Amino acid sequence: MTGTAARTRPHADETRNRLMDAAAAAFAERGFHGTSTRDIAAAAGLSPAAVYVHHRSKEELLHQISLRGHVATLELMRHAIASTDDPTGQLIAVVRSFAAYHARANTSARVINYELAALSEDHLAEVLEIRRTITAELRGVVERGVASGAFDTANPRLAATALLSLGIDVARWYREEREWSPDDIGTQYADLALRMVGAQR
Amino acid sequence: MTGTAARTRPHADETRNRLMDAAAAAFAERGFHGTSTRDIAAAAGLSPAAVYVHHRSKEELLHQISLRGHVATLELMRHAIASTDDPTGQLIAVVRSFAAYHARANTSARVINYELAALSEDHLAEVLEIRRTITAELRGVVERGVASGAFDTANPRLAATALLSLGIDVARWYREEREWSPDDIGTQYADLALRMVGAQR
DNA sequence: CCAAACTAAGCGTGCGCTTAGTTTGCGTGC
DNA sequence: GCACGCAAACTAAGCGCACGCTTAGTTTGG
Repeated sequence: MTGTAARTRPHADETRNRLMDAAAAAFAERGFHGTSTRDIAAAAGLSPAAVYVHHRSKEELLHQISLRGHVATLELMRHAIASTDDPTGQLIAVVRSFAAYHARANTSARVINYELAALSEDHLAEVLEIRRTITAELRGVVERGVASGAFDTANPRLAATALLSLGIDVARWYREEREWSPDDIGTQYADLALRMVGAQR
Repeated sequence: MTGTAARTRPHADETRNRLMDAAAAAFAERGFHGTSTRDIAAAAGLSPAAVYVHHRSKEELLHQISLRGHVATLELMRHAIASTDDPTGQLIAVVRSFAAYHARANTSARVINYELAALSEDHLAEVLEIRRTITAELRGVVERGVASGAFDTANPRLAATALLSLGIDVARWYREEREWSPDDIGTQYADLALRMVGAQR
């Protein structure tokens, strides 16, 4: 009796993940409604029916991708904030990792940010709750910076919205072969962020 | 002989536009592939077949919406730049009008920016050419500002990309009922833009 | 009167998903 | 160390439906 998790065969998890990766790539390229379950199965090297061995529905596949991505993003952000007590350092860490993540993981980030409308009502509500938390974390950094005098901005809420927006949109325009690496973007976006919030130097 | 344009009956143009508006609203909400031609016809108060009286295909409808929007955006940007010779003034005017436009016309702007993948190869190429021109116009403003000493930024190309990105993403997050009007966003985004490029005060 | 505007009906196709199986490979008894 | 039982992994076939679009007409209005 080693618990239920030990029951699944090794091969099943690998195939499950292969299907999720194939689905994420397809959703990123052609959108949820532009992708068929046959497309996903073929990309994973399986028959159309195999999708339903591992996942309840096409929407559930999207939900899993979306949920994983949102949880990872929130953890990334909290990890960055926890790295220091200084609001300026927190802003640098948050924007750097957030922007770099949206470049590096631009495929799944596009699904996460642009396919929300294809989620079921319940799944959307679940994901929106995480998004609100992500927004609140970033807002907190900006507001603490303003309160401590480290930042100077007339509208901290709008500044936080713009910072989040700037990071998310990286997933839309970033292409691997172009002039900047994810880390370049992270570093330079952190500089832009300091300017946007009026960080004292 | 007053030309071919005078041949169409008044009612036809109105219905044509009504179909385009219905299509733009539907594409913005559910995406191109998530919208059926029956949806579009019903939203315009017509039978499914009526779509094909006025438009060759669903893709052509998207192409018209996309083309109109891109041309309008380019004109908006050129008009803003032509309003003054001063790079700082040009940046303020461009960012203000670009951001406000993406808030005000967020429905069609979402279609324009997030449904590119659904265009045919030829239509996509046509639209991407306009997008390159829009990027070049904004880049020009930033580069002239740096050259004249009005702006101070280590990477003008990335700064221009970020400014464009910030404006476009307004269409994703903006909702009418929220705390800022399109003009509020335009004004405050212009301030952020000046900070981002290191405008001298 | 007659072309333009519009519709009822429906064609062929590809969709999400299910059913009814076959194949695979690990755990067990000997 | 090997045959075997049997659940898990996977597939071939196909169901019912909604899709984009067409055809063959009817209605409308200058």
